[in-house]
Amino acid sequence: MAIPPSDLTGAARIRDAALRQFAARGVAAASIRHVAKAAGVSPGLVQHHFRSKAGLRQAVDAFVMRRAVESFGDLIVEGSPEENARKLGSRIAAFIRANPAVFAYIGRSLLEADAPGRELFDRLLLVARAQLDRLLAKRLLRKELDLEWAALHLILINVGAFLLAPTLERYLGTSLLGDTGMGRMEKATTDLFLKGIYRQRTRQTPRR
Amino acid sequence: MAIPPSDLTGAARIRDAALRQFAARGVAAASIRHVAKAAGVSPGLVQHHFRSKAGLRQAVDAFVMRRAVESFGDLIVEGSPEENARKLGSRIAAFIRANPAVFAYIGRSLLEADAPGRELFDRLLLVARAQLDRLLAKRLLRKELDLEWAALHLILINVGAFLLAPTLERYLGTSLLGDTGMGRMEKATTDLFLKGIYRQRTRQTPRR
DNA sequence: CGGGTGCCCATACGATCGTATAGGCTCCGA
DNA sequence: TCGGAGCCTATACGATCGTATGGGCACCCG
Repeated sequence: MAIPPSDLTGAARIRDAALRQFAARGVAAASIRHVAKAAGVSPGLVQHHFRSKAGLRQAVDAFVMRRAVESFGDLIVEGSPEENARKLGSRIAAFIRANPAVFAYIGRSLLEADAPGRELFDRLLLVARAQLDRLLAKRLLRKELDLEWAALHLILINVGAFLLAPTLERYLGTSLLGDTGMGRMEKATTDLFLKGIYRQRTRQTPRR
Repeated sequence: MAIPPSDLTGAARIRDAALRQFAARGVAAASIRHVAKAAGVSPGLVQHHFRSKAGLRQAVDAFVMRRAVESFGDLIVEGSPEENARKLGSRIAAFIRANPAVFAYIGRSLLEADAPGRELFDRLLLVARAQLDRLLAKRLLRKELDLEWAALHLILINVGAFLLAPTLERYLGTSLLGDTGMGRMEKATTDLFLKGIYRQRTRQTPRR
């Protein structure tokens, strides 16, 4: 990240530019010519390094996957539910802040349910499910919880928020990526998973 | 809905086909020729009725807005939190089931943060905020709840689920729109807003 | 010193996009 | 009856897409 773009190889500059263009416009709308111009190279060089647009996308997918795995491959669970929810939240928030384009691209890929998008989704799901399974083993989850949908909710809220970032920022009035914006989202999301949105009244079903 | 497509006027058939194509492929990727073929008319007729692609999109937007307003304009809140969450959930589920293409299009529009997408988002937000405000007036919400983010969570989960429907269905193994699939999603989402995902232990802060 | 290998650019081709234009067909009122 | 209005089709034009091809330049190894 501290490496200036001009120090990167042509292929790397193209890959980074493609990631940003794909994330911002969508894969279909981002042409090879756009990517080349953003990378400061000729369109022909894109073909030289990646053969075709599909090849370019494969390279971007591999890069994204690598980033995701190295960022979420070592999640550990211990401590109270509150603590865990907060930890998971800040972990995701930190990743988003460090790799905004990568994260936006993930959201786009999920939308287009083609092969690369499906693989990305499967990997995300693996991470979410592993996290939930660890929580389950520690008996920290509601026992009637729908585990599959809980994993989907995790993905939907976190991926969705960033997918709709431009729209959300207009509404919230602050940047989602800034310290205040990200902190607020993190707290709200953690609280949702922790307590829902409703007032806690006397337990409707007495504890057995 | 009971009206066969051949009974609709050409303009209406084109508008419906455009809605479906826009929702399925995205606005940019759905060409006028695709829409015309899906509607069973010539590409020229699309121009005749709607002048340009932007005009066609305006017509689709107006149609979607009309459907949304007439479906959610009259939400009322009364009863327990559980009852309200369930009611809101089934209301959204019913709308999705009755207008799957309309709902998918809403999700797409939110992604592309252009003018029509922003207006759609604003309207959705109005509905969500009104619902939350009514719950607030009845003192049914957690008092430290971040109201703005709660509205966003409502939109994110419900819109996002359907946006990613093809991917989700592959994971869940059942159709999202079917009775079982929709019922399960509705229950999981309602429970999330009601109780979060964690086990309810002794209240960390005794009730004042 | 000479030739090949890797990085890079310029140009061209066919397909598809949005849009403009002109021409038919049907039906209704003067 | 006949002429215009409304619905619909057919064709054409310029722009942009993905891709194929060939040439230029630097550097290294024999």
